[in-house]
Amino acid sequence: MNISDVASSTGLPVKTIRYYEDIGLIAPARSANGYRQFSDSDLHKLAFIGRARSLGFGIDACRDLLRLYNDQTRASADVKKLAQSHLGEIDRKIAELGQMRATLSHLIDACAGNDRPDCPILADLAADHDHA
Amino acid sequence: MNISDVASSTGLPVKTIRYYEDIGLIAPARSANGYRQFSDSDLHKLAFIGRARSLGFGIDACRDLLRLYNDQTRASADVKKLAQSHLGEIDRKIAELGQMRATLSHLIDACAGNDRPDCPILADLAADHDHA
DNA sequence: TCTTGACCTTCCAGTAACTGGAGGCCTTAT
DNA sequence: ATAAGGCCTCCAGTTACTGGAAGGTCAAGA
Repeated sequence: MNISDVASSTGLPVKTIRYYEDIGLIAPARSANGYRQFSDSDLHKLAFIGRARSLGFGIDACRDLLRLYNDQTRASADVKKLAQSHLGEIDRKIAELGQMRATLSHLIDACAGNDRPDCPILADLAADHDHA
Repeated sequence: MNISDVASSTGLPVKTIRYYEDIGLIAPARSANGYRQFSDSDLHKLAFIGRARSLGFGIDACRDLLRLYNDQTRASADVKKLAQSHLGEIDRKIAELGQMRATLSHLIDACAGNDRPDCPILADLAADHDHA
């Protein structure tokens, strides 16, 4: 299987697949002409990584997840711990974005959005929010 | 005012302030010894940028906001448009994270988290999620 | 006066995870 | 034979900083 076939069947861009090889996530064979030859196992690995990435796991976490997946003696507790830690990160980000959203949408509501210059959004940015 | 004073009064790291000068957001004067000398106007600008950044605006948006702030003939509509576009981005991110959160927390709930190897989280990652 | 420590400076490299593009083989069809 | 399209590698750029090295400056104390 050539790289573009793998790309279309995993949904990952060709460039990304090459990148994953670069950083050692996969190690596809090469045929005589230098083209990468992907096995079913490579394909499966890439799909696994793609799914993990789509859940927001970082590359290092993907590495850990792959390792756990291939380790028949793993404890599900280890996987769960990893996932919980990631969930915590997600919750932190959601909270931060939610805070931004609240403030911003408040300011937007207060802004007339006409051709006059006075604007509560700029006023807020310019106001003293005291870091001292 | 030297850089560390500005840092403590804006809450921005010294490194970040230097970086903001590098990319042309500010242009503090220099004294004879080469030290940056920050005016009240520099300070105010940095506080403005810091606040905008804390609301999630990117550097380029900060540039635009500063420009609008300094333009007495601005229309508040332009500011509002910028803010709304940013709010849209935030909403997109929140939605994406919320989706991740839902899937992930579902999988975590289903995982025993004991010393046995079977794990619904890994099973999901390995399952066919079909991109073809 | 000397020294010590806290400032300040610049420049270089690294972070996360790709993405775009240049330059150049390889293959397949016409 | 040639043209299109797929493949290759390598380099640079993205975002917004952050860490560290090497070295100049300044104020206070012995």
